[in-house]
Amino acid sequence: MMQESGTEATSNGPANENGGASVEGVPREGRPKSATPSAEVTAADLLHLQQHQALQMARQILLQQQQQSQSQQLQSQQNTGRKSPKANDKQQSLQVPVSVAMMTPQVITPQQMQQILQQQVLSPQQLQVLLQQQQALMLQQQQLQEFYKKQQEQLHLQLLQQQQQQQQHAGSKQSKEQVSAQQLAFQQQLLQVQQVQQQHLLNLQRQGLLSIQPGQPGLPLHSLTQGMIPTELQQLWKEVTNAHVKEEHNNSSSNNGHRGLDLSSPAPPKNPLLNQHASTNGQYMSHKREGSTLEEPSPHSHPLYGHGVCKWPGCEAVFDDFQSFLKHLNNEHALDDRSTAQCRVQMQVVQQLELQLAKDKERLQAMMTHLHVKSTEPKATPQPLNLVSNVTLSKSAPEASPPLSLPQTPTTPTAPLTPLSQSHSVITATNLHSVGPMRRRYSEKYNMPISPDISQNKEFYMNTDVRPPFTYASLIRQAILESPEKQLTLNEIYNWFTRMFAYFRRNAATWKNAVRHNLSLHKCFVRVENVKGAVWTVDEIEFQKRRPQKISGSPALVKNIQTSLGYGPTLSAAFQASMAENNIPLYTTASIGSPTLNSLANAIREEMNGAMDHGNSNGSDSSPGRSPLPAMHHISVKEEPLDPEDHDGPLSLVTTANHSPDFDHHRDYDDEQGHDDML
DNA sequence: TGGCGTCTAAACAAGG
DNA sequence: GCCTTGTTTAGACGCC
Repeated sequence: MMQESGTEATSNGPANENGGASVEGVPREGRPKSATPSAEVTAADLLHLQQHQALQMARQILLQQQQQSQSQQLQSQQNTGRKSPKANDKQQSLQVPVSVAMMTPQVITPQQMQQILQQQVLSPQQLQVLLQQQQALMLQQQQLQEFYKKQQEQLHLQLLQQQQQQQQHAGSKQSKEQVSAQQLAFQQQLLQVQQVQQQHLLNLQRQGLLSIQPGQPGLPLHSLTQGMIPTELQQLWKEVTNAHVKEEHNNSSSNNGHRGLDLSSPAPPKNPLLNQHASTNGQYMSHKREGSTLEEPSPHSHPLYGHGVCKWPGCEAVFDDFQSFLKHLNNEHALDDRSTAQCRVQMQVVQQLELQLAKDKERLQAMMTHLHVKSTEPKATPQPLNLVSNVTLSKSAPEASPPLSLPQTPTTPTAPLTPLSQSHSVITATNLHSVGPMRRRYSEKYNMPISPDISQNKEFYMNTDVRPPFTYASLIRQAILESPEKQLTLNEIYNWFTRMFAYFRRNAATWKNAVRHNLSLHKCFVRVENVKGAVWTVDEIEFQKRRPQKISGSPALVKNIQTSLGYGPTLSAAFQASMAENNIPLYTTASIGSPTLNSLANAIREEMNGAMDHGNSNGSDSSPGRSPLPAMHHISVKEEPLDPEDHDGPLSLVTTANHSPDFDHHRDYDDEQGHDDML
């Protein structure tokens, strides 16, 4: 009703500050005190490990290729004496990016990404990390494409040079030899390119990317857009060799076959002269053999050979020794029609995967963009890490309908985005229990400590217009407990709300009224006349009294609560299962604050120890009367509401003396007094 | 179905 | 008079 001009101005101050930080807050500030660092590390380690391994492998391969390339080019230059050193430098310089580019699809696959998204708790920070990796991937892919293009251009250039040489030295026997040697070098280069491509494919295959076997239909050739580049290179190679063989060996079936198989290369020879410079001698067959033997990078290992099995797509031939495999490789998987076709299919597969990856990256980008931009689209409101999908502060009032969108798509928290969004299974682990705006307030019903959640999702709540899944009472209590003196004025409480939650930066009249209403309504909030005026404190006992102390319902629900607590990644599965089986309540309260993993586990363990006696006894129903608190005899004395007037100072620590060995959450609460810095 | 807890909206009063 | 703070009531909703 009343405008919050005064309080709004003050409350918006910190809100604006945070709003400014919201742009970069999420990626910049991690969750150092999160209860799920292990999950983050796992996800990051997985990616980094893959990248590192792939990088090492690619480096080795490229190192070999570079050495080979250098020696070949040196030989070529010695033979021709005309090769442009500039082109040579270019060639060598281009080797570097390809080493990165080759491994690009290995860094992270769409499957891996989805898996990560499904299995890991993805915080905005994690998403940001993934996004950055994806962006790096895109860069690397661009480098790969550029490399292919440059290679192609270079090959064309060399072809032109060869042609010129042919024209200049036509009829000359000496020149013919030079041209032959030059073409030999050129073919070797082509083979190198092919080798790079094949290594690329093989690496992809090793990474499990290529599950589609060659010959598998469904991959339209025209879909090979980017793949046209390597295919064109192959076409180029075949043009050269085919023309050459046509001239020298008119009945070379393999070359004719190549030509016939070049269906996937819609691009005709870029240079019509390609068909005219075929004046090589009969070295094609030998180079063809070289082309096949190029797949023998090491006498001890081979990318296509593993566990005695030929890993050529669709082959799986078994060999007793490596030499047999090499023979088989040279004979069965030489550069013939079938191998070319298989390789081409593999290229298509790779291209499809790359396209898929690009799409997924685009989705991820959109997700990240959406997450970092203050949501004005309620349906696209994301969910925070470990956030119980059920909105606590969901309101039935139409005015607040936008934020209500949070629970409306529990299974698609980041609504706009497709399958990947659904893979936030961790986030949505609890979603099965909530569809639509519901009023479950886990923080209330299950004593879910809001501190860990807020701590973990601090940036999220600060930057995203999402209703926190906590009751006003819980939030008020949290705000008060976070204060150094455990007391806040109403305006300070307002400020805390606006500072900590983007959601409370609007509709101030509504939620402020609710805050005031809660402060007045709940006995747990004690108004104290202070020197500075009236401050509000928390009567923790009253706060605990007004809520059931156990979790009722199925273990699945318990698990959901655990997930919402953010302990899932921290606790072992057995531990969680044990808790679930025992219906252990997780009313760890805010005492955990910003715990380390150990302290967190210990706290929960203590909770278990303290709650075991209660948890099993009343596993099915929850009634306030059966709250563990009644066991705290001395607390019952505290039943009488405190008269604020009887206190000269804050009353926030009324409960400090009320320790019960049976209820560690109270002890934890007291412990919390010492580490309220979590937020 | 009723009790309970919660949220929202509103009215009202007191004080600055 | 305006605004903030605080209290109270009523209605609605969800859960048990």
